[in-house]
Amino acid sequence: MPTQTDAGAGRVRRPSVTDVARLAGVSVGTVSNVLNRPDRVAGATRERVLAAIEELGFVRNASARQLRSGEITTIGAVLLDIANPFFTEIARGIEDRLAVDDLTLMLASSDENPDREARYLRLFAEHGVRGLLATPSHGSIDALLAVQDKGIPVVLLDHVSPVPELGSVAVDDVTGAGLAITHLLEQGHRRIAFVNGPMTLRQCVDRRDGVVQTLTEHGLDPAEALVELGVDNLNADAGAAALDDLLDRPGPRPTAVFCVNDLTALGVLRALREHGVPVPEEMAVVGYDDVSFASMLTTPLTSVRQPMHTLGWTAADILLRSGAGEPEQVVFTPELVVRASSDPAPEARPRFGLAATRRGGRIAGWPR
Amino acid sequence: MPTQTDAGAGRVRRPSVTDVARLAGVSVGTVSNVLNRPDRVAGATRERVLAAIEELGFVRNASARQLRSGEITTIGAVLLDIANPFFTEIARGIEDRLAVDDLTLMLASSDENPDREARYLRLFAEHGVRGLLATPSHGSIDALLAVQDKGIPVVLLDHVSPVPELGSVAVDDVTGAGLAITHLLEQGHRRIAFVNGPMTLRQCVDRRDGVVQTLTEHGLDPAEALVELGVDNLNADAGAAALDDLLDRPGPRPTAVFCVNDLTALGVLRALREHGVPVPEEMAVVGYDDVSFASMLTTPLTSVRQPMHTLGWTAADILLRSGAGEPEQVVFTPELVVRASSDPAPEARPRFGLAATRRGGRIAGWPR
DNA sequence: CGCCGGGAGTTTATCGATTCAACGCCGCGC
DNA sequence: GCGCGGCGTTGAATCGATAAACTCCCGGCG
Repeated sequence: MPTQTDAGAGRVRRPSVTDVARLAGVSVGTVSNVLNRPDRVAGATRERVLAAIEELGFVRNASARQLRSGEITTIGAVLLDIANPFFTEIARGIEDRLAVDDLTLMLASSDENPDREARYLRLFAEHGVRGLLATPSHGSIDALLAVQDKGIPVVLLDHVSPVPELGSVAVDDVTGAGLAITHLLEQGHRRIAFVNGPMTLRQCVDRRDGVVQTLTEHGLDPAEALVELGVDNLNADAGAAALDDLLDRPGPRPTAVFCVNDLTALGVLRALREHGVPVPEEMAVVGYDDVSFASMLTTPLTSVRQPMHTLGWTAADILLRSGAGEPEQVVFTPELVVRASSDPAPEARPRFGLAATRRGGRIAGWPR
Repeated sequence: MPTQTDAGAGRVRRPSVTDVARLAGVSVGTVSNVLNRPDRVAGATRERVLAAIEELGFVRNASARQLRSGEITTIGAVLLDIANPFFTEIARGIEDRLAVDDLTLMLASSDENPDREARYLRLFAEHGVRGLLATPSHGSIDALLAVQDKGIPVVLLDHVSPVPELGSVAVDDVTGAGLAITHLLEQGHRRIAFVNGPMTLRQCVDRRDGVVQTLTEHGLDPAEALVELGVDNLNADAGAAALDDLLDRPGPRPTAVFCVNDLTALGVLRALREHGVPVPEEMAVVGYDDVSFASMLTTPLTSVRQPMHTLGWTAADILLRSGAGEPEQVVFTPELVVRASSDPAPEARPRFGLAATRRGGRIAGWPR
């Protein structure tokens, strides 16, 4: 039989240390000592207090605690989209790091909406979180700097900080796109389509840079070797539409498609299937992110894997160690995972690692 | 040029109402009035105070605020697995409902680990959250009842409450499984495989009940028409292994597979592909959850859709309206989405709705 | 015998915002 | 000329936990 609600007790107020002290026949100071410095209290007294706590169902009031002692156990994180597996994996990494120090994560999703992001920043600031992790949307760096000026350390997620005052953790998307293109060139492809998203997103800009740069390095003229296709949304339908567009075009057809993320690649695969184009024989496909289902498709998708869990873990770690005053800016190198969509006989080849750890100047005005 | 950190200001303490009051030349009471009851303050005074707030970069201290006034703006949610798209969608629904009332969501992931769950429950209780949403793991109902006894309303997510004291929101999995089986029977299948997970999970138990019940209703003997396959993990690899097992068995081969969730269905599809069994011609496949990628597979997957967003939204709504004292227990009916994996010529047919809204007894000991 | 030290526990100031009783002041009405 | 109502503001008490300062008591030592 389950614990039952006190029938009709009509409890209004949660018990406080005062109530516990009264019941145990000691002072509030002693109760506080039992909770925070148990060794300073005589055994018998401690037992009485613990019994009283148990009997009343006393729970510490985190607000009062925090107000008085300044000890804060909460970290805030504002992610672009909580429904995107990329960010969920990051959140997992953050959580795992925070659990080590018995801290809690307050998660929020801005949906790329600056108003929502600003609202969450305000709420987190009011709650006096110990630190803040954020995937900045366009132009919100100033707001984040303002938060840090108020004494709350901030670390950027999936975004290299443009200023030395902010810590950051990111993945080198230029290199990532380069890995994908190099792989396709090695497979013999000489004319490659690139399905890219809006250039207001940093990721799209960087990945395009990597594509163009790599082609040039291999002595190819991007104007000839590259067919660029733009989509507004980074989802599957947009990818399918882009591919329909590509197949309708006159001139020599590319033999490979590189997609800015896995969702668009999914749409491209679907469209190719509908058009009866075999993958990878007549058209190779490479995605980006390596989300969980990329390996589970009927044609497993070659993709550029980002160390999502590590990304979150590291961001939280930098934040927690930021008391030292040196904001770190870390950039990871992505790994190419070759699967059947680009190679009939794929072979696993991890190429993973820390590219660079750059230490910026110390954070001005940091409490010590 | 971005807002810069006050070079070397060495700020230690955040400004308080007292600081604002001093700068504006008024008392703290007036500052508080400006913040909370601006109409009671004369225009000129109000302007001076607002200017002082702006100049100091004053941010309200949520702890002090909450301590004194008891007003709480945070809701806690403990989900089974934050990396599972099913729960992420639920979180989105919760967030959307909370945004209406300007509340914040504190999200945590228990990973089916009772210790982790207990730890989060304690933390949330200490923070004095306004309410708690939780997907209970095995046997944690008592702990949740204890939390509610302490004055924090609780609503169960994806789980019908076994006691009338707790609100709950769930999906009727018996009916959901029934929809899937009925569909397969209508397609002419008379021998069906069922890939199910561990019976310690409520979902697995209920879905099996639905399968058996539906077969019986159609005059079939489950012992003959049903081939049961068990897996330990609800992921793709387990699904693939289960299918390999099935194809090795002697006797008449089933013509359809119903999977307890979409991930296992994904594995089944992959294994069928490897064995050269055409879908749906020689083997139809139906999944459960209708996660986002189910429709994007090269063979789109028929699946039982759960109203995930609505689930979260409704749970939050019940929680917020629970002040009235009547915990609601809502059960939604799932919808079958027919796609190519079970029907060569699928047709969209939404069948969606609220099955039942049952009102339990009033919550004992509720503050009024 | 008087003083010191230290263990055990109590008292009290404090954190920052809120709230409410009280107060000063002004103008209106009798 | 006096009182009264009410607006705008003030000052102090308050929320619950914490920690520093303090009291008390007892044993040991010079």
